[in-house]
Amino acid sequence: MANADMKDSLREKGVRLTRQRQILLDLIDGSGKHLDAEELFRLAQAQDPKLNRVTVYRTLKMLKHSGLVDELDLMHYGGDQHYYETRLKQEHAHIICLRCGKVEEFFGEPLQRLRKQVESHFGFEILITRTEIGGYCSHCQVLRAREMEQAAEIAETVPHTPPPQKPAPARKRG
Amino acid sequence: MANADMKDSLREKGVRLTRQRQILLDLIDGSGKHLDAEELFRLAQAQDPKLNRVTVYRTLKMLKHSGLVDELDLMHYGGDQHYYETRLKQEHAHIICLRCGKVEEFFGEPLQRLRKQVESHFGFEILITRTEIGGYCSHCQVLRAREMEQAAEIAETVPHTPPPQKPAPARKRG
DNA sequence: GTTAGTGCAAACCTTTTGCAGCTCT
DNA sequence: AGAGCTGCAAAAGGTTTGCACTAAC
Repeated sequence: MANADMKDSLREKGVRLTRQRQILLDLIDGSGKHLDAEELFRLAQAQDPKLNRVTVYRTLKMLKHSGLVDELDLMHYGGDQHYYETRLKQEHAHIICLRCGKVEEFFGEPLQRLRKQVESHFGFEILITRTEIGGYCSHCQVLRAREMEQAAEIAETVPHTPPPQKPAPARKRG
Repeated sequence: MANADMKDSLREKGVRLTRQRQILLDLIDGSGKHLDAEELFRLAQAQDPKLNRVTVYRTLKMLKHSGLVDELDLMHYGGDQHYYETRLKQEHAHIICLRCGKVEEFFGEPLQRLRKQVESHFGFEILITRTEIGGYCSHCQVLRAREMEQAAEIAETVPHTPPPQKPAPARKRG
């Protein structure tokens, strides 16, 4: 189990490994995707219905400050909440499709290069980095082109019709 | 006046250049720093006391969707709000000192390199990029070292004293 | 004159806090 | 046993929305 590292690290710091934290750690580490607090809460509650949302937030904050998880925004595609991932992987950029929401990860030398240059250039001690890139994935580029064509056709036929809205992202607020 | 570009761009899109928007555009473009909605609102209100906070948010959203401004988080150093800057400058990374809050900008080839690699690697069409780096600036590295020494001394003299808190960042919420 | 944009109030979502009680170590 | 952690309720911060009115084009 990969998050044994996390648990050891926490124990060393004298942080108590409560039942709730074990559940949350397992979920953060185990789920293949980037979870936000609410989703993490829902998943955790499935295992322990009494587990409170506040505990999720407190645990995430603690993990963030311990340097065990990174906080992402994913270009706010899904709303203003934050997403979390363990720091086990090598540094990487997140590539977010603003049409379908798919997230890719990019590991490549420009990132290390950037890091080194910033360190030497400013004498800066880097603790966290976050690189997020928003745009259209190859799949959605095609679909968008089609949408644009259709919009043009409609505009020819029925003048003064507003252009089609982009599909509403999965946010609860709007 | 640099934001003439912005104004032209908006006019072309058929966006109305209201008095409020002119004030906000001038501020976003003119102020040397990264403003958040609240600060922008305060500055704007100084020029027009009736200008409403909601208008600030609506204008920022409009500018963001028009691709005229970029939205930053600056690693949430100052809180969970967003910061804004015009897109006039070349693409750059933001380097945020997590101790003093100073923000540096880094323009360098790794950024273009990253962009190209992501485009070719994923066939991705990039619309926005955001690179933020958090850590300690050269100045604060020294200060932190001193703080750590002092903390160690205190720990020797008065055991079980908690280590000194990092100076509270300028957030209103906490 | 239209229609987009504004102000106001009220809502909304996400996150934090205070405090009493519980539970890891 | 006792500090650290949790749950609950309530609040806060930041942002959005509905609607009637106003002003840019």
